[in-house]
Amino acid sequence: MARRNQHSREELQALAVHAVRELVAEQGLAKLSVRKVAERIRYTPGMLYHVFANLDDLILHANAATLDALLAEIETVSTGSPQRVLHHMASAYLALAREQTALWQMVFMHRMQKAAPVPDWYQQRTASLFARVERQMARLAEGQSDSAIHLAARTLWSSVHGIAVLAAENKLDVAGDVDEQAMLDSLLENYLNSWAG
Amino acid sequence: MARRNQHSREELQALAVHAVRELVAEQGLAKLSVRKVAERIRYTPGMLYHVFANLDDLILHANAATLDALLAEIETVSTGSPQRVLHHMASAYLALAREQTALWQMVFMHRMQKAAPVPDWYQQRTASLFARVERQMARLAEGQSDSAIHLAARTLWSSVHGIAVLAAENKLDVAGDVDEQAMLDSLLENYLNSWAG
DNA sequence: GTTATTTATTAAACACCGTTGAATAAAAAG
DNA sequence: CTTTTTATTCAACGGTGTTTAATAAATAAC
Repeated sequence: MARRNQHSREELQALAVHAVRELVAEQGLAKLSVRKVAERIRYTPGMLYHVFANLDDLILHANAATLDALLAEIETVSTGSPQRVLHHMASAYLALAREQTALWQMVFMHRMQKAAPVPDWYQQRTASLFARVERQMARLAEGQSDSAIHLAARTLWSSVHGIAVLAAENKLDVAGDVDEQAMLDSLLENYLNSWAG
Repeated sequence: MARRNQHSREELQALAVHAVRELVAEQGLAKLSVRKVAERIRYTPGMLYHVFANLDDLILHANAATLDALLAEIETVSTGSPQRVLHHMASAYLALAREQTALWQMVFMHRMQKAAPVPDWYQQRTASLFARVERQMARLAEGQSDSAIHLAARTLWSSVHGIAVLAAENKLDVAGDVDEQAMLDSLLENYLNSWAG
């Protein structure tokens, strides 16, 4: 059996990305494999290498879809005080980590094998997320230098990320005696208040 | 060849743990394998399964050694203002992430495969690290409730962790246009000042 | 001091993995 | 109708973690 030609390159790509996200949501990143993806879309593993460079490339495409969903959610609130907008962004980030833990881990914790540079179409998405943080920090700043704003934005978002990491891990283990949302509130309240003066 | 009996169970354990830490420091966690560890200590892979339950168990033992080094470094400063002690702890945490990136990642980012509960002898070490943070936060608090102290300690340390994550990843990629130490300073300065009132 | 028993160690297998290249068969082109 | 292109598969390679039975050396028994 060869050359069925029932799916275009783009359809196949979308099919595979969808299968990856399903499999990871169902069984976790650790159990993902090229062979399972191929089986689910009813093709052979070799086929996937005509559409993607390798497994990491496929994962990168799947991650782009997750990032797009996050960015879309973040864009729903862009009015109001900087504190309010930042709080909404951070909450969306945390919600993803808590509710879609496996997909979140694939985006933010999976390390690529090959030292290939992250492609532009991917880097633009992460840059876009970060630019939004910086924009709100700039609104909050009172005559602070660009580099000070850059530093504060990066500090704040790394901290939010740290809280999300904890939330994702507690979701995998059983624990859960911490309220990550309260931690977010504490971080934003105290850090922003002090920084904005 | 069988039964050479030249190493006791404990010696073999130490030998393997040492080999794991060497291999990871040299080649990174991704390239670690049971077979490579066995080769380095001049035994067969099967032997390791008489001394450890599986690879994750071996990694857990190697991580304990890394945590012990971190705890020892952290204990060198316990006098002075809470700010000063916390700053030293956070800097030691960050320094490990920057200077021993692969070993740090194995401790804080490697996810275990089997859902086996983390053993007591390991959990005690992480709890010990965290108890020290809480102790300093308590010194800083002015009549705040235990739960408020608990929350603030967890918030602060998650944030420090987030900065360390960033530092570790920037070390692997080439970038490095952020000064993580400055981020730490910013976090501690602003968060603690606001929280302590 | 020889024999029997225990056990540390190995060798070999199993079932998986990502990836590659040659073979194949169907579609498209001539 | 024949030739060329190409989508797809098949089979292999070298790797992985892990388990099991065989082996040979150390120990125990007599």
